[in-house]
Parts: sequence; structure tokens; C-alpha cells
Amino acid sequence: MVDTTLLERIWAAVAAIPRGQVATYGEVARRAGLPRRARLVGTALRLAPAQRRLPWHRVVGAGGRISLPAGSEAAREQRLRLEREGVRFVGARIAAEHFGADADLDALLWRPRD
DNA sequence: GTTGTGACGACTT
DNA sequence: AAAGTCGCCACAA
Repeated sequence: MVDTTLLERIWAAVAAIPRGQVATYGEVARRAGLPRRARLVGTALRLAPAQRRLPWHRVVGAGGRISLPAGSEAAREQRLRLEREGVRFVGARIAAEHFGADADLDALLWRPRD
């Protein structure tokens, strides 16, 4: 069983993602003080009570790709929610401008051509 | 106890 | 670009 204090820390880190921005699972884990525990972030989101009203859609896979099964209803909903708050996609990836300051720049080393 | 799976990710081939 | 490998670990069977 997961320690609920860990879940709380993760949920708090997710709640802190500003509207219009995204963070990767790895970043959320780091911000929660749990480096290398990206998988746990996924678990935490799965276990999160809907009542918490977490911005779960702002958590994405490394490099800005949606991690939910491609073509799934959940994946469509996530993209829709993101676009609805101004997050722009370039192909399957989220534009670099939407990542927070401590995002891993190496993973974001791509740019839509200017 | 062991194995497989997965809302992950960094590395190496 | 694509496919393996490894680290990570909760969970179900």
C-alpha cells in the first residue's frame, strides 16, 4: 500500500501546476521530493479522488507526450482539456513554451520552426 | 514468494 | 528513428 503522505505530496505538486502549463511525471516526482519515482506519480493520479479536483491533465509524459493509451477516451479528454486552457500541440507533442522553468531542457530540445 | 504489468524515464544499441 | 535495457515500485494474480 502506498504511504498516503507520499500521495499528498504528489497531489500537492500536481495542484501547483499553473493553468496553461504542464509538467512531466518525472518533474512532479522531483518537485514532490521523490526523484526517480515518476511511476508513483501515475499511481497517485490513478488513485486521486475526483473530489480533489486535481489538474491531472497537466501531467504529461517525458518530452511533452500524452501518456495515456493512444486513441483512448482518456487521452482525448486530456488533450481537449489542455487545448481548452490554451496549451498548443505540435503534432503529438506539447509546445516547449508550456513547460515550467525547471523542466528538463534536453528533453525539450526541439522547436517548432519559427 | 514470484511474475507480469504499467497514467514513467534515462540510457544504450 | 526505433528498440532494448535498466531503475523504479505499487498492485494483482
